[in-house]
Amino acid sequence: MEDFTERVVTILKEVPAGTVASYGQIARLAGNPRAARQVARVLHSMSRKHGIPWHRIVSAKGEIVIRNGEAAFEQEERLLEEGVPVIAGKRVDMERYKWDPGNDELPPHTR
DNA sequence: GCCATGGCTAGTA
DNA sequence: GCCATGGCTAGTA
Repeated sequence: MEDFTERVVTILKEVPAGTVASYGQIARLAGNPRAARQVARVLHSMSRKHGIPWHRIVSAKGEIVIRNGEAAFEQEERLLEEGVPVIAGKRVDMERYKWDPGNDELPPHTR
């Protein structure tokens, strides 16, 4: 596994339950702001084997953008279980639930 | 070649 | 809705 991918995997694992992050946000944290699609690629192909919390990643707009309908539904379910509301079955309020790496401790739904 | 993006704009209401 | 974007897995030979 290459450097960049390694960092992406590490960062993905750090996204706390009860929050979400965007593809671009992970790419930026991993050092390449333009590599959002890489994050998608990593999630698609490596989530299973690496135990990545794939359901906590949404688009910059807060939308569930996964293509597969069944997986999209599973993502919604998992988010709901963690206390993250999914509006109209599609969108998370990023204002409130977006992961703030400097503020890991308290889950948004408790603030 | 693949991938689960993002950001900006034109065009509508 | 359009289009520029980039690192590289999984699976085969």
